[in-house]
Amino acid sequence: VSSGRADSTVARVTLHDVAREAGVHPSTVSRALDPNRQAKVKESTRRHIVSVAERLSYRPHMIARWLQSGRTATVGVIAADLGNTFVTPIIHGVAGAIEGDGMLAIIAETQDDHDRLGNIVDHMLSRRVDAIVVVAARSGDREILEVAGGQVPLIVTGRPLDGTELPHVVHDDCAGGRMVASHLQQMGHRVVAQLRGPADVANFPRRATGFSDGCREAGMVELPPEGAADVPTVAEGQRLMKLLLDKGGELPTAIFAHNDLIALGALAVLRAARIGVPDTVSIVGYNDLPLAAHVMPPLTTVRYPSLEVGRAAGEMVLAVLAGEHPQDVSIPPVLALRQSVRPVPAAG
Amino acid sequence: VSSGRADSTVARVTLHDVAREAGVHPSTVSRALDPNRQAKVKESTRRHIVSVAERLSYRPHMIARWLQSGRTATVGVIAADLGNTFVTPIIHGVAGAIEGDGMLAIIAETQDDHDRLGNIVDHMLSRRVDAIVVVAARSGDREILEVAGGQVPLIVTGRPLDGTELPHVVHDDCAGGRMVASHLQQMGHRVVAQLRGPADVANFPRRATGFSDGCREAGMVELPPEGAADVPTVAEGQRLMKLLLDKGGELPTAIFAHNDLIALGALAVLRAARIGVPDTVSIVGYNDLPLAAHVMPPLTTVRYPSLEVGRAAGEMVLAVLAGEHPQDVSIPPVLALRQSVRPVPAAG
DNA sequence: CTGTTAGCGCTTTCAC
DNA sequence: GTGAAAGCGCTAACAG
Repeated sequence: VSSGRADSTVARVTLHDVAREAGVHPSTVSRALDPNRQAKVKESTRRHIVSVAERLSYRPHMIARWLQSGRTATVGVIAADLGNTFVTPIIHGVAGAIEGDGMLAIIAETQDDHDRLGNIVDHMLSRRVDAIVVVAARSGDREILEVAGGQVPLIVTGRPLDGTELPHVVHDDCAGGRMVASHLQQMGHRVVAQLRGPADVANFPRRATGFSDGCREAGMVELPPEGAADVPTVAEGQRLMKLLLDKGGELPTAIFAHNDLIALGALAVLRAARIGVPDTVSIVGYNDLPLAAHVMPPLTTVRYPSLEVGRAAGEMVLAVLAGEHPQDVSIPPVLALRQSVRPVPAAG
Repeated sequence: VSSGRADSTVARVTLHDVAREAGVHPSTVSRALDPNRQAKVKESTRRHIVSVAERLSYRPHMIARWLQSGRTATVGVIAADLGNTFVTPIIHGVAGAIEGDGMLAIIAETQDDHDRLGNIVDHMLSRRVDAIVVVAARSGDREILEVAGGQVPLIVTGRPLDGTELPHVVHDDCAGGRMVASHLQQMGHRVVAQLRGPADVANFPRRATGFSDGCREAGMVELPPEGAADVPTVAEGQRLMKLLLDKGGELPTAIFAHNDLIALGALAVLRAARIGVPDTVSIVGYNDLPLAAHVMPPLTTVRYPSLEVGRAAGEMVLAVLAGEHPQDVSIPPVLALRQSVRPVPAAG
């Protein structure tokens, strides 16, 4: 006995052991135990083999199987940051979609580090994953991903990646922004503003564009932007809201914050300034974080359909593996109506 | 050309290709490329081989390597539910701790379903994971896990599992409850109550016990419990808080909610009843969800150190794999002081 | 229907 | 130092 791991080094039962014990040839056992080929074995011998296998508590050695078949029933999921609230449900969705086909997800984090991404992709290719799902890529990652995408099906999700043919499953941020604009118009708002998220995360500019387009079409006045958040956090939301307040001039009757954290920051600043929400100013967020329903006032926000995005990505993996060429998927937003927006009486 | 996957079926470069191209024997290439054995190869041939390998962009075939070595550099992480806020940071921690050793985590969800747990464990053993980390087990899972733990190092984390020798990495919920009691006592509270989480999740009874013990030792009066939440949610928190209010009688000056969601429910009920928090009643939560700092009033709560728990579990995996027999780890709680507790003037 | 014979791509003795 | 051979446990042709 060598190390502390000794007790887990019990000699494993192999196909040969089962074959010997059952008095048949190994390949017969192999056939009997494979759902796709057990029809080719006489029912009686099959049952005998199965019972022997069970008695010896035989477990197939996937690794050996993979070496032969080339497939690993494994999907590599590469996420920028597992701590990010919207990433987890995507993974959840992917895992759920592929497990029906007996596949498992292996997960790794880049921490938004370009070099780490390269290493992880290499590692996953070495492990011969059957496909890769990339959850939140940055534009600088494009080349690495395209090379990897040549080796193995690779699906981009969570954040759009411009200038590539790689298959995408994303959320339609543009439609989300538009939807907010149209809701505010219906509630009678005329003068509005945006609190923008960082421009280098592709989702935010799209929300901005969708919203601006929606405003223009609805004939609303959009106040010029006060820059954008460096990172999408409560603190940056506070900074942006203060900027808007300090500028003086006309105050919008409604504000579109590019995500819920920014909205929370704005809420805090407005509360401190004794400006009522939604009585004086209405606010709409984005993401529908779990907390959105529980702040005061409960936040009207656009639901980011992470779970559906993940599920669609998982299904796309299955489709590509089945030899299909699926089209890009864009999951539409849904507005979660709560109490941070109120109707404005027609102007007089 | 056959299917849509045709382009990903480019013939892979093998060790033999590199050997042929470099004019040496495959085993020499194998040695030259293995950090542990490259000393046994003449420096000049080694460099030559490396350059050829790079030129052909050779990638080692891990699967084949594993078949030989028996190790897969893979840790299986089994979580009850990825959607659960406290699970993700644990996984995050595990993944971070093991990746330094070149290992990757493969992740699967049981959805708190006992049968699924069995399947997943089987699947992971078949994949020959080097170790398993179970994130939130239920007491009924004990047997399955002990059997699995006989095959491969298995570490229990997130929730304690009673009656087993399996190595644990958990959070000290008992100390957490005690810490809340002691804080309330220092703030001058004398009459307190608990809003309990479900008893079948081992964490909650421990919080309850710790708190009760703390109260007794501090000479505080703890009101008898009004049952417990069926599930730890906002809605159940509301139900429990209403029960406490409707009972009439003496109102506690401080309440310990077994988690932040329950606390939120209580907060909502108290607000509706126009009972000021913290002016009339103080509240303490548990978990320190991201939202805790942003509700009104910002919630004083016990931080559940998920990330540290995960990291410790990952390190324990490494230790066990290195042949050590590490001791169970218990990560202590930290109180996040905010504004939902206020000092009570000495009784008159 | 079942047995035989080759490997999958790599590491690992053992010779030279 | 390097080459030769023998597998790791399994699946996949091909015979019978």
